[in-house]
Amino acid sequence: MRMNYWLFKTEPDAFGIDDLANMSDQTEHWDGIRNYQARNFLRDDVKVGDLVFIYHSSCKDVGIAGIAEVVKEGYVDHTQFDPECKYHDPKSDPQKPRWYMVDVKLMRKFDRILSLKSIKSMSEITQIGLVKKGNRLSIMPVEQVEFEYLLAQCDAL
DNA sequence: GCCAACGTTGGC
DNA sequence: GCCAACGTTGGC
Repeated sequence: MRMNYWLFKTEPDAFGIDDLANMSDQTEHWDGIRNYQARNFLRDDVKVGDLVFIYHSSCKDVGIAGIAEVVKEGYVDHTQFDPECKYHDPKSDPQKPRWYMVDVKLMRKFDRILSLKSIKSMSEITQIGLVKKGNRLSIMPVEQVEFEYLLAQCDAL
């Protein structure tokens, strides 16, 4: 069986790689994903052992901040049923939950952010959603060759 | 804060 | 099922 590679976006002002580092066992559930395409990935395709780039968006230092490993796959995101939560979804039926999440564990925080600008400048990187028009998906697959190439660039920082 | 590019909603 | 209006994302 072949593992898969992903990129998860997060806004560091809300929850960034340092917050993940400060969690017990450096593990946290990746909740609050409210987009169907991203949900489908989380529910069906993100598997234990997959590797994930943690990407910081909507902030001063936009780019890839580190790597996490999936330690629990596809289960119901409980925040959708919590009326107090900003991720509450009153239209989601508890008998047939709409939203899913996974658990990730931090593996590495890079010394520096691999910036979106530099990623866009790499001629080797053409497939990842980050470099494509739109680029709004918060959970996106990364091809193995591009994951490994980007990782090598992070190591070189 | 601006605004382009999306995704979602809802009337028909 | 179409599509206009609306809401959100995210880089800058």
